[in-house]
Amino acid sequence: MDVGVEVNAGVDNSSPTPCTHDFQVNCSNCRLSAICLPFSLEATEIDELDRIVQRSKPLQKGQHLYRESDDFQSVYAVRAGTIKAYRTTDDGREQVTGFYFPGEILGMDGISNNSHASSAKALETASVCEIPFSSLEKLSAVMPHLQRHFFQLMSREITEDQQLITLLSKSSADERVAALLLSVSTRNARRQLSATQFRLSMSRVDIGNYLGLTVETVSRVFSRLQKLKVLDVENKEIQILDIEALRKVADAR
Amino acid sequence: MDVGVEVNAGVDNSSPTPCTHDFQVNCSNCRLSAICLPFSLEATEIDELDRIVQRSKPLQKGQHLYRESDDFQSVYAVRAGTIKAYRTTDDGREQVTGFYFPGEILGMDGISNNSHASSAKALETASVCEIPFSSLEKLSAVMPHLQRHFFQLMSREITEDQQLITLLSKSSADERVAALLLSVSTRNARRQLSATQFRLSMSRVDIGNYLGLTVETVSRVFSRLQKLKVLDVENKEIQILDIEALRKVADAR
DNA sequence: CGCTGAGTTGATAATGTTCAAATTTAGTGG
DNA sequence: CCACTAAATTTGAACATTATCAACTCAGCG
Repeated sequence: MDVGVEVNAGVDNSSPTPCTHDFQVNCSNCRLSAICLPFSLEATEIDELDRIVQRSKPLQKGQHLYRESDDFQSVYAVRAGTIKAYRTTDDGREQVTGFYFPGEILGMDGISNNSHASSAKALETASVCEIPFSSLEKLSAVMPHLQRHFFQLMSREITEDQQLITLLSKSSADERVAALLLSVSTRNARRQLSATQFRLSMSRVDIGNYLGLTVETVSRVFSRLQKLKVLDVENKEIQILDIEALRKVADAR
Repeated sequence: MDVGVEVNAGVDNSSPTPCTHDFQVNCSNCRLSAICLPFSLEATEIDELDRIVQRSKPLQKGQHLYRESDDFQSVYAVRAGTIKAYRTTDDGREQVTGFYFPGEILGMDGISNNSHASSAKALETASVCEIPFSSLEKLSAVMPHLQRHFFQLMSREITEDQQLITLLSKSSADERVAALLLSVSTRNARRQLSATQFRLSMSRVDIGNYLGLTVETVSRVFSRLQKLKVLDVENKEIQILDIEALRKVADAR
């Protein structure tokens, strides 16, 4: 019963999915459970977790899950599609703080102030599981595995932010783009998808706003890597032709 | 009974403190408790927390608290001095991920992998409280306030990393340096220290490695801000002459 | 089939890096 | 306390990378 899960993960997601309104999905039968919040929980625990998870209807492309400074109530697990988290700077520019794929959790930056520190918007039709934080807290207190795992998820968010910090601080445009592509590749593989061929759900502008580069620079890097036969780029469709070369580009110097 | 707390916070910390080995400090009488881990806990809860906290002898300047890939056992609260957290890139360069002042918690990036994702080193004589994570987890399960507060601390770490990401991605050298100075200023004020006059415990190289700039650029920014009468810079001793102007520099554009 | 927004490409400019050297500060041993 | 040395900081000049501005191309869509 994987209907509704990763509906948009394939190569062809140009048309909105029929949306079967299959909300029967639960954590036990979700094939993302191994990489999502239920990871490391036992069957009975998963059922308990399942009781607090809320599944709502899909988000349309461009729709917001929450906005900066909204009251914080829940964290979210992506079930299908891609969510972009971003902040808007004083002068109106956008800093993308992360792209979230199925099985990944977002919204944890809202805990500290009880208000979201970033906005979250669907880059394509997407569905998410909402996990009310107060329920999660209560459940964590009685489920050590869950508490541990959630601490780990937050910690991972920290280490990933630190990686991005390092990338922005020390790497050239080529290195940044290569690192992003490798990250997408790795995360695809975790979900049993191709590590070498995929469709980027984000625009070049989004990539630039994530990597601290202008669209033009991002575009030039793609062209360059294409010319070097490291990638085959056809609009958003990416094929990694030489992953070793891409790794070399990613940590040149 | 504040002996041993913030011993090095004053203007003159040129000679190592006598180190009275006063480890009698506990959370209840620590004047940092209002901004540190005990925040929001009740007296009896603070006593319980106190029982798991380990206080050891001070770190000398340059000494490591932990190193990247060390086994993760504990998080640490800074009691006195400054701790620099940093990662070393493949090519040997250093990315500073944070400076930690008294009352601040570090080491949370180690939770996700059970090994530290960064190294931590004392920038001056420093002392820390060690909080074994497994004890903290157990205590959190029975003290909702503590669990909540620790989630919030981790979340704050995330939002602060996101701010740094934005700074690195969107800001000029002047803006970055100004933002750092304002951050130091604010955090000093939180500890009842001067918001306008302080000694920077970190070197220009450290600042550069934090802000993604070379030493030369950092130095030039200091000179420029000095010439503009925004700062008075005398080596590590900084006086903010015009904090409004500094704020304008920090969010120019 | 033309329109619109996304993406690409080129030329020029700006910001910060790199390399080199001078200068100041901090530490060490007599 | 002073002389000496190493380390940190500052300053200058040339260079490199990426941003900016502008024009063009392409894909998708009514």
